[in-house]
Amino acid sequence: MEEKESLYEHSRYEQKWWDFWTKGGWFKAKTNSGKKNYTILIPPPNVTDRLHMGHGLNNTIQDILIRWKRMQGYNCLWLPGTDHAGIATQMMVEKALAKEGLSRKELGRTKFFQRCVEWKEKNGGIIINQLKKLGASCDWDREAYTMDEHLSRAVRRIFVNLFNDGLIYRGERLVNWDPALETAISDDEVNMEEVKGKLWHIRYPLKDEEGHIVIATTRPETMLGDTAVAVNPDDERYQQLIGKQVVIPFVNRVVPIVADHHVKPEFGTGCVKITPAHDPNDFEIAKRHQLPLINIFDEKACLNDVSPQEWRGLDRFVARKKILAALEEKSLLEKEEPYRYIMPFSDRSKVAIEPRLSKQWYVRMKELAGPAIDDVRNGTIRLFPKLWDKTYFHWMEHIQDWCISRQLWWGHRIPIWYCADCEDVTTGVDDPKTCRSCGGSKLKQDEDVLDTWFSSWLWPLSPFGWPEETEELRTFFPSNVLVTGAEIIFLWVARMIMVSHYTRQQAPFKDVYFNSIICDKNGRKFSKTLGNGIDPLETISEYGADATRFTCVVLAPLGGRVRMESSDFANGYRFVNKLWNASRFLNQNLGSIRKINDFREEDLDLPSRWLIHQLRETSFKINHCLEHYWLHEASAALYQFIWHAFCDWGLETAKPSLGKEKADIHLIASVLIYVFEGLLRLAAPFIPFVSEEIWHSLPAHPRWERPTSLVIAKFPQAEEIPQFSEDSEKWEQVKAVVTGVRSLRTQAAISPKEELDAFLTCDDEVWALIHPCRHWIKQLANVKDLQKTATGKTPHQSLVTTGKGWSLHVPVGTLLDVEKEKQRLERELKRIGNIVKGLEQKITDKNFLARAPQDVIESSQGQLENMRAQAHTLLENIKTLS
RNA sequence: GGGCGAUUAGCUCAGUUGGUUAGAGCGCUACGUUGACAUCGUAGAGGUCAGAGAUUCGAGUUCUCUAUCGCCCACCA
Repeated sequence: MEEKESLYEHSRYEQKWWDFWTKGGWFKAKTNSGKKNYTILIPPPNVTDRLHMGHGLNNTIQDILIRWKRMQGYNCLWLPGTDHAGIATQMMVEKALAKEGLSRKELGRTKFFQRCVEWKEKNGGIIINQLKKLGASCDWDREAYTMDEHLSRAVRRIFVNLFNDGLIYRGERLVNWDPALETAISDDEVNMEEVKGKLWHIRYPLKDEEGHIVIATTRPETMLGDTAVAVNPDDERYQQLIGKQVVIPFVNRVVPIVADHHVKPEFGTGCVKITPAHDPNDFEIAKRHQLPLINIFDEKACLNDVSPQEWRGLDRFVARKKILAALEEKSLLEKEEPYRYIMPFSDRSKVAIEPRLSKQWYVRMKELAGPAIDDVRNGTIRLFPKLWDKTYFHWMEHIQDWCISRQLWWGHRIPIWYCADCEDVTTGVDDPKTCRSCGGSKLKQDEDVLDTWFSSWLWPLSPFGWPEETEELRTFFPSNVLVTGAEIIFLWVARMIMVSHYTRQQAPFKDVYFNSIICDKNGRKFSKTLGNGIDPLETISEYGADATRFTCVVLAPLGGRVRMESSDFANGYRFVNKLWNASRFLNQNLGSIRKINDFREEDLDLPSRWLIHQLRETSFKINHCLEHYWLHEASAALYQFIWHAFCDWGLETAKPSLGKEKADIHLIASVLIYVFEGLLRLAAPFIPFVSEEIWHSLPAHPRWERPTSLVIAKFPQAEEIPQFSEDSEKWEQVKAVVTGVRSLRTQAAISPKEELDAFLTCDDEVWALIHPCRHWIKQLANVKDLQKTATGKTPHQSLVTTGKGWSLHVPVGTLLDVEKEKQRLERELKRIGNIVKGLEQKITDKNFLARAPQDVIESSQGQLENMRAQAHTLLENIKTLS
């Protein structure tokens, strides 16, 4: 047998087992398996993405769930794929072009698109291979891409369907314009951030009379597009001005003073400049007062020819400075004051959004929202954690139409053709040749592309061949669980639900699990600019994929916010290493046993029964936790069992039976191998590489069927594992004796090497339990012998500890510091005394006796007896000391 | 402005239908290494569960209020 190092070297094993799994084809899902299906769709990362810790956690969770279900015998599909990521990819390619001294516009649309395709071929989807390093057990043969031919066709199909149903329309309104990317973006891609700005008070001269009106604004440059000044109709200060006119400086436009309730008299000067083309509020006011709209910016948010000659082409922020200076010069700037306010920024380019009037395509969402709301309300779809329900409902009930057109070149082109001969537009899954109204053939396709989410929302459908009614669709739709970040609940999750209902009258998944957001030590989100992220590829290479996975899951409870630092990963590594060394121990001691025989349950000793029972309990707990998506609890149970049950007690109690030619070695081997195989199976979804490596070095046990790989071994179910509740309790008693002696050693500063005498005071029943276990107690607590002694005949000058129905004396002779020991016992007596007092109060309370359930009363009584006995013993011992 | 959440050991956090003496990991202290593991073992110290009130036989857990801190949504120049 190969002698393995005491350190687990992940780099030696991870590739080996990945290849083994891939070759075995165990991650492949079948359409006619005859088994129950379990499906997860990966939230497709952008082709531009590199694996970060958020992906790490998200995909580890999915992998644990899918591996767990696979081991339970389900036909599992974890569908991988990537998203073409319109804006992100276009930005990437433009950056690359810039290095060559080229621009998108110089290159032209067709060539630029081609460059994007090439970029994707060459650099895209790196993350896919990174996911494999993490151990992601996707069905990699099914990898999908939102720009694949049939997925693109699905995008066309859904557009046409919605259009024909009147759910897509073209509208002209103010949109969130990103001047850096020169495109409209949806409300959901806008971040509101507080900025430190200024509030400028500007004088607008009145027409036809002396004087001026003072308006307050944060954006003086937009005055060039002002078409009114508004005051509150109830504001007494300005009554006489309503209906009069002012002259906008620089452009000398004469505009009216209107009255509108939107204006808050207490804010600023109580007068607002109205720039309908560049402010959503002003836009609304303009509609109410039939004011004209004047656009003063081009697509880059630079001043257009509305402005005076010398300012044309200036960036909006440069223009602001110029205009302020000019106002100052004309004595029209009354004052400026510091002011904090909320401003919209583009999520992608991070530049300030410029509201812009433009024609865009929209999807009517209200019609789609209804069934999607019902799904969550009636539990067809369950959100984990549930607290997202309210947020979901609120958004869905106030849903706004979705602006789906983007002024980009990379993406699915909008399938709309304008007719040169008539007003109508034509759409089609295939490019139309003629206008649907007039039959004219002079058709021109819309220049814009669709929002990336307009293809992502089809993710539950399009990879399976929708709109064709394929076998895949029948098998894998709807999926079981969606694991994703809550930040895209509206961008993606809600929309998938809506479109699935629209197309198939069915929810796309049953459960939605929102994983935690990963932050740095200070609670800040990981970000490139801050450079505070932890690279999972680095932790994989340093600590291994298993340690990385395990650490993520242990740290991240459902849907919270997890603070992470690099050192956390060492903990996961220690755990993996612990398991590794346990396996080495078994190999070293049991390696010579060729065949493991089954054990007969009646032959098992107490610690064996306890250990098997622990395996049973742990299996139950892990299955139960996973059902509820409490992955961190499941991983904690696994950790607890492997480290503190199997290693600390299981192996330690087994040691005397091992190594030598003991008669019972075959029995104990059978128990250890049985339990170890069970725990490897429990561990497999969490730490698949190391468990697979260990598993192959483990001899077979008759109680476990051995398939070719651990990934398809049956996941332990509690019912299939022997149950020893009572014996397990008994062993806990024995453990308490051992722990008691050890504790005394520390408190009295007695070396573990010093062999001690031990006397137990207890009744015959307890003695009958403890006595047969004395050899373990001797070994684990290093005592010479364990003797029974009667109450009152306890040895002098001894340390004492108490348990349920027993007290244990350890004579230490002159080593005893009487005063110190007395103090310790008195402290302990006080503590126990308080508990006794509390329990006595409780147990004599009429209300308690009348209203508490019987089992609670009984357990309280039992507890009280126990505590009284302990108090009694302590008192006795204090007496002996004095 | 509205909604949601958090506040438990020095640190990071569990605590899932209210019920034994509130847990874990890390850190800290003491002791311990000639064959599983020092990336280890054994034990120890450390908490009035943010504060106030209410419901209850019983509250870390339910309710109300307060304080502090987060997050999401929202058109206030």
